[in-house]
Amino acid sequence: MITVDMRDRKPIYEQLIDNIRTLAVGGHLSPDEHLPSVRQLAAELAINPNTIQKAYAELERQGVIYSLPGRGNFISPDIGAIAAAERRKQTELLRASMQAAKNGGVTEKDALTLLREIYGDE
Amino acid sequence: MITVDMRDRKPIYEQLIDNIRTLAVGGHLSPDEHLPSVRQLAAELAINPNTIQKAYAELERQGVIYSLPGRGNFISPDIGAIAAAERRKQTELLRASMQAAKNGGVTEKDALTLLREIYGDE
DNA sequence: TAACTGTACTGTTCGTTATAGTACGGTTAT
DNA sequence: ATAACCGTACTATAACGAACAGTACAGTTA
Repeated sequence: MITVDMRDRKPIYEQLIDNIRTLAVGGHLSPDEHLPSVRQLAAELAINPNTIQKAYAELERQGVIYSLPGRGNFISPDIGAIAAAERRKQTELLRASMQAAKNGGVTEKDALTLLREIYGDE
Repeated sequence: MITVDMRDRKPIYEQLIDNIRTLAVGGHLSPDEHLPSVRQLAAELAINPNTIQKAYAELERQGVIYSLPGRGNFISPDIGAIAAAERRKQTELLRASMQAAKNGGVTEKDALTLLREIYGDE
């Protein structure tokens, strides 16, 4: 489900970009799946159509979706490359976060415990 | 050294807050150490004194520094509690980052490798 | 043809950040 | 005491990005 949080400091259009890309990479949105129209999604989320348009345009630039004028916006058929890019991006963010945590006094042991907690220990 | 990156999306006063708190918690600034005056630091970094003042005010609110009107701003003598708070904060940020990484397709194995890389394997 | 769709504009509002300038009282060394 | 610092508190303004409002036009489809 596509959602936005008005209280979040992150701009709405960026939330939409990350949200949809995460859904696409996670398989919750299938290749060639028809996304809500600009006006429909704007109505559902009670935000301006221009904001949706801005997010869709950036997602197309990133190759996550493609648009057929007059028809709509669709999830890109080749999710593989997108998933790889997402993985690289998240890896770099994680690296930065780990470095900050280390500088902030978080021990390797605690970080390891956290990692096990997130990934489960089955 | 206190620095500022004008190209960063993060506001200058927030950079200063994080920067100084990191230096304090990391022991690079000693308890009761005299910080640069508002006007002096503003001149050094070529930014407005009001921006420094805003950062100092927030740091005092957080208990990282204390101010003596007419004398200056000083690092708080009890860094212990501040370090603990910093550790908690960084732990939560790391947790969120790990969760995002997992959702983004980063494997536990890769995350573990990254962790070892950051903390060193001696 | 009517009702959708994406797209492209212009213009406006709003909040945050940062700046500029001024002012006042406390501290310190000369 | 007086000058030169210091923190602090204002007001006003400029700049920027985000979001909104409104309009318009061309492609698609039932």
